[in-house]
Parts: sequence; C-alpha cells; structure tokens
Amino acid sequence: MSRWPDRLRDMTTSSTRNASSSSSRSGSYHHGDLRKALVNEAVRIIREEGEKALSMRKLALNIGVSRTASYHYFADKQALLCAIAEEGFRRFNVMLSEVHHAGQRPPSAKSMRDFVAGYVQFATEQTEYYDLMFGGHIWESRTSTDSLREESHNSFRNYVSSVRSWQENGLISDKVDALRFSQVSWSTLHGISRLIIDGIYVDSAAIEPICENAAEMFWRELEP
Amino acid sequence: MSRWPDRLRDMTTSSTRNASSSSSRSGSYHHGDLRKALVNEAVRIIREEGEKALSMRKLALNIGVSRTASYHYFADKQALLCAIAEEGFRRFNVMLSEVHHAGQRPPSAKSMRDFVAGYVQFATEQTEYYDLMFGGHIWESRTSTDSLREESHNSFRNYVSSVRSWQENGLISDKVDALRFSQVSWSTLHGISRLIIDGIYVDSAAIEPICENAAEMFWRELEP
DNA sequence: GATATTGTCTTGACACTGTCAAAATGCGTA
DNA sequence: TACGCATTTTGACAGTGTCAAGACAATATC
Repeated sequence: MSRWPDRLRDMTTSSTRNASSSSSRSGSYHHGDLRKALVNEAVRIIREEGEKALSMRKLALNIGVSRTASYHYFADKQALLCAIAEEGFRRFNVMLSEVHHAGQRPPSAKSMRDFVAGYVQFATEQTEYYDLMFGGHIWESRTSTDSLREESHNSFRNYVSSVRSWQENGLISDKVDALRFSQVSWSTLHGISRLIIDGIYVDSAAIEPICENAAEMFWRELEP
Repeated sequence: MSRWPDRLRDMTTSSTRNASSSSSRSGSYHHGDLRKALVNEAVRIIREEGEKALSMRKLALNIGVSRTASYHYFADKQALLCAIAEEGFRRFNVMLSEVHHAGQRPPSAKSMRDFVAGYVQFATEQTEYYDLMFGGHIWESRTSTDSLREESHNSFRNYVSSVRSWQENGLISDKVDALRFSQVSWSTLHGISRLIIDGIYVDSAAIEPICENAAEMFWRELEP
C-alpha cells in the first residue's frame, strides 16, 4: 500500500505531553506552557489548513489566549516560523540518523536507496516542516535565527559525511568531489520533493520509479 | 565576469512599447491598456521589492488607477499571478528553443551543458517569473488557468523531446527511460535553482561548478 | 505579612490587505 | 440626443501583523 518502509512511518505524532488545553490549569491567568502550545497549534493549522491559513490572531484565539499574547514569546510571525523550521530540522536529523544506523554495515547500495526514500518521504509527508525548512522566507539573511542556521548546517554536514563514507566503501567513485556530489544530489532530492509537494508532479504512482531512477543515475557506477 | 554566455543575457528588458504611464493619454478617463500595465508593474514590483510587497491596492495606485480597477481584468490576485506565470513560461520556452537552435547539429555534450546553464540562469535571473511558474500557490488544482497548464506542459514536452534527440545522437544511453530521465534531471535543475534562489546555496562562486558537476554526473557515460 | 519587581497577558489602536456591491463615468452607436 | 456597454470609482466589510499602555499574577525582598 504505502510507498515507504514502515520504519520510516509515524514521525507525525506529536511529541508533547498532555500539555495545556486552554483550561488546563482550570482558570489560571497564566497559561501552562504557551510557547509550546503556540508551536503545536501552528503546526497543526499549517498541516490541516495550509500555511496560508496561519494567522497570529487565529492561532492565539484557537488556543484561548488573546490576539497579541504570542508576541511575548516570538518577536514576530517570522520568529514563530523559524522556531517551527528549527524543530523540523531536528526531526529531519533524527530521521537521517535512523536511516543511517538501520542500514547494513558496511553501507550498501540499499543504504543510498533508503536515504533517497527517507528524504522524499519526509518532505512529502511532513510538508508542514519541510516547506518552512527550505522555504525562501526564512533564509533572507537576517530573519533566520542563528540556532536555525546551525541546525540546518548540521543536516548538510551529516549528509556530506555520509557521502564520504559511501565513497570510502567504494559505493561512489572517489574521483568525484564529495562536496559537489552532495550539493548536486541534494538538489535532486530537493527538486523532486518540491515538484511533488507543489503539485507539479501529480502522478503519485510515478514517485517511486522517479526516486529509483534518481538513485540509479547518481550511483550507476557501483553496479558492474 | 558573468557566469553566463552572452547569448543568454538580456531577456530582462521589458517587451512593451512606451506604454501607458498614468498620464499617457493626457487625462483620459480610460487607461490605454490597463491590463498590460498591471502585469508590467506587478512584475516590476516583484522583481524590485519582492513578491510579498505586491498588493492589489499598491499596484493599482502605482499605476494611477483606483484600488479595485484591476478586478475588471483579473478575477482575483491569483488570476493576476497566473497571467504572469504564463508570460514566464512563454519567455522560458523562447529561451529553451534559442539554446536548442544555437547548439551545433548534431547536438553535442555542449548542447546539454548550455541547457543546464540556460535553465539555471533563467531561474536565478528572472526570479520574478520562475517563482510564480513553479510556486505551489498556482498549482493547487483549480486555481491554475487552462492556458497556463498548457504552456507549462509544452515546456516539459519540449524538454522530453530534447532528451530523446540527445538519446538518438548517442549522448545519453538509450537504456534509460526518456521520461524518467527527464523527470529526474529536471528535478535536479529545479532543485539547484531553488536552493540558490532561496539563499540556501549562498556561495555564488560555487554555482558554476555545481552546474558543471550536475551535467557531468548525468551525462557521464558520453565521455569514454 | 506588606511591598516592590518581574514576567505574563489583555485592550485599544493603526495602517494595511483582498474583495464585493453599487454607483459613476466615458465612448460608440442607433 | 439618448441608449447601452465597457470601464473605472466609491464605500464598505472582514481580516491581517504589530505596537504601546495598561492589567493582572507570581515571586522576591524587606
């Protein structure tokens, strides 16, 4: 049924405790953990109603707090979105390292196919996060938090070192420059993901073969 | 200085005649060609101030016409954006066929490198159009015009047939499926473009080698 | 326990946005 | 001249992000 290995499923479930409906501490003036509640509800809105449907006012009102309460935790809407993106990168890194550790040692061709599948699955199933993580809004130089930049650089660094390890194990020709290879292949994954997410590649039956072809084209040389 | 062949430069200059400053027909009530003026000014705003800075009101007021005048030509903001995207695809197709016809016959490896360069150049220099052409907003099923869909399908069809011709000339192995190859390589170009546009790949000196590596990785087999 | 300080949230306000409905204006034609 | 039509305007409504002041609660200090 599903295109994806089961291992990669269900990163969707929220990781928060019972936390903080608007009446949790029964009528207390202060909200239990407003910051977390804001992020959670924002993610929920984006996932279920689309990013466009997220407004600071509706968000606050949904939680049961007044219009501008959020501004005590986030300087502006952008800052909220950055926080979500950061959380996205954290989940993304978790997924990557799971894929990495679940593969056989030494890494095989399957490791790389799993990576492709994992990436595209994350992008297309956790769109709430992926859109923000790689959306342009957040990357205009000074709007993005330092911690966000760091978390994202980690992602890419990890990937480059994966590539190096594939190279050391003879899965990728060691003639190619690891950095360039990483940039180009990452671009491919990002491109596939975006074209699917944005509804340009619509035939969902084609997704799997596209992914397989991508893996094959990049790592063709490994099959003799 | 520039990364790009001169042939590909200067598609930026507007293709409209002297047309229609707000006082062109000296005080006439009707605007000469409001529809065109709207599109032009919208493109200008997006290019110079960013898509976010485009509002229907400011747009109309800039042109010297009142807030809602635009709604006589465009059902809503979305429709305006679709019109721009469509124009973008038209320019894009022109660029593609220029690249195609400028190459040697029969097509060589250089043809393909030119295609990569042309694509990424278009995307990064005519961002006003590219963002709309491949932005998600426009592709949610019923917001996109039929003519837009057609113009865009043309682009892709042309590309697939380029790939086929490269295949016939032995530039690409004829073992690979032309459609899949097109989808994946298009994804790569789109991915590279987006990562540059969105400011994630920031080192502009790296762009050229990235493009070259992309071309090389996809069409590796042609060099013996 | 009373008081001051700080962190948290609310109210009011402003300048914007997209878009609808109805009215006004100009132009070509009968 | 008057009619009809395409074009543009005015008025209005609901919604947005965000700032500045104030109101309230919890905590620290005396």
